[in-house]
Amino acid sequence: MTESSLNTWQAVRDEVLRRVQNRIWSPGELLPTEAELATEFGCARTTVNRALRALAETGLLDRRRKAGTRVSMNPARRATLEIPVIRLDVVAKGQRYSHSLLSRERSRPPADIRARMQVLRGTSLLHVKTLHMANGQAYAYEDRWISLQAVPLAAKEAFEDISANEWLVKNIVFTRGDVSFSAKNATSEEAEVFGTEPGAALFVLDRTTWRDDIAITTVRFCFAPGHRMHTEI
Amino acid sequence: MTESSLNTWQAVRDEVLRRVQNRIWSPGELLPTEAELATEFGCARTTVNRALRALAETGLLDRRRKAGTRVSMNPARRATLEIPVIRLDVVAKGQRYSHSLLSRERSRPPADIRARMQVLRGTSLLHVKTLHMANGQAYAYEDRWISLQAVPLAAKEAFEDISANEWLVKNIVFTRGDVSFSAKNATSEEAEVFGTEPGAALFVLDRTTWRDDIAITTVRFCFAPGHRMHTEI
DNA sequence: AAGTGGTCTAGACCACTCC
DNA sequence: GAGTGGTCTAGACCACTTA
Repeated sequence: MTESSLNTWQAVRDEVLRRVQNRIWSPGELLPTEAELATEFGCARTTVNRALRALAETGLLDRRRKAGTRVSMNPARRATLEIPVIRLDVVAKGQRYSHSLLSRERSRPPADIRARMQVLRGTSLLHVKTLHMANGQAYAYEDRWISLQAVPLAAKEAFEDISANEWLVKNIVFTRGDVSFSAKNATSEEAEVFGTEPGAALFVLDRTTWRDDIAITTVRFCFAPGHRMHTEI
Repeated sequence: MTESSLNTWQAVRDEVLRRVQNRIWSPGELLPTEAELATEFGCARTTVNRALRALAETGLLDRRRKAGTRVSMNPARRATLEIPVIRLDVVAKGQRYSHSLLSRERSRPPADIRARMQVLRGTSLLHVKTLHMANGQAYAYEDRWISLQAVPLAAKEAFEDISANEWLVKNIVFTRGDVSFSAKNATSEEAEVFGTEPGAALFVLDRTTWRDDIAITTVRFCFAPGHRMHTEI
């Protein structure tokens, strides 16, 4: 019985992962307690805790006080997704980024935007449309509404040198946001921008950000046909 | 000078978050060291470490040894995305789940699938098509290729009582996976399934999973028109 | 060379939850 | 009530990176 000592939390994590992958511990099965594992691995309980916590965060393990640690029945893993800053996205692909302001005006938003941002009927918002380009090709079409109540400074900003997207990232802090992804057929306006046929399938990102229950901005990005968002698990 | 003591790592995290949101610490700015913060907050350095680590994981802070901790210049936050198990997705919405096997056959995959799974020309794979339904309505269309070399047991499984999706989740462990999201226009086959017009924009999830560099399966889910994937940040 | 975060340890107490 | 994970502490050493 050689007790090879696992001194780092990463080593403990990898060993536990190996046992789960090799069905030494099967889905639904109860693992030994942290204290027992610490004894087996020859390390402090804190180290085991750190390792098991990391695995629980990825969805591989379920942990509850008193109930103990089990292998998740449905190891549907979680993936972390970077919410993109368009310019950085483009630059990361080694392409040249540029953008152009298509329109900028104060107006009253349609009902769906009002509902999403929870603003009163009759309130006017700043409406900004921007085209983002990679190597001169249309990359994403941004349609944004900004609350002037939440962001009075936006009224003075032209959004020509710096896009509304980046200006807000740099100048405004938000406390929470909703993000959703979907697909839609290109309108004729969008089709023209992307040089495609109306009806082409576009990948869409909608995001609304809040500061303490005050909506700051809501934005829709339509990406060029064929756009893919990638991640690993 | 009352030194209100922050005893928990969550309290420290919230206080640091507050200072970043209130521009007490601005993007790019260097924070005090862990030791200094521990003194100020009246807690152990370990506690500060835990708090700052959590904030760094969300992308709000950048930390490097010797260089110290800075507020991220681009606090483009990370969102964790649950990779869906279709049945659980449907059930979570309070709808009745069912599925039907559309086809199941061994055949040689087209070139793009071969490339994606890195299998040799001439290899035959198991090709399974499944329709997932919510309250009897088409919810997602699954087109899957399974490596019989990696998963010999799949050859004996009919995938009628249990969908290929769930059978694989329960029976196979994978060590890594690629996931990508995109949009595509419905083919006539897909349009018929969803009761829509050909060309309708569909939200698509492609996933390939691996066990130690052996491809297990690659799958494409096309979701019904209007489908949204949602997350918070 | 030196400063910073990364981590381990041993012990302790607490919070939650199951029985 | 009792067992389990959650967390805090104080101290220590180490790894990495920048000045």
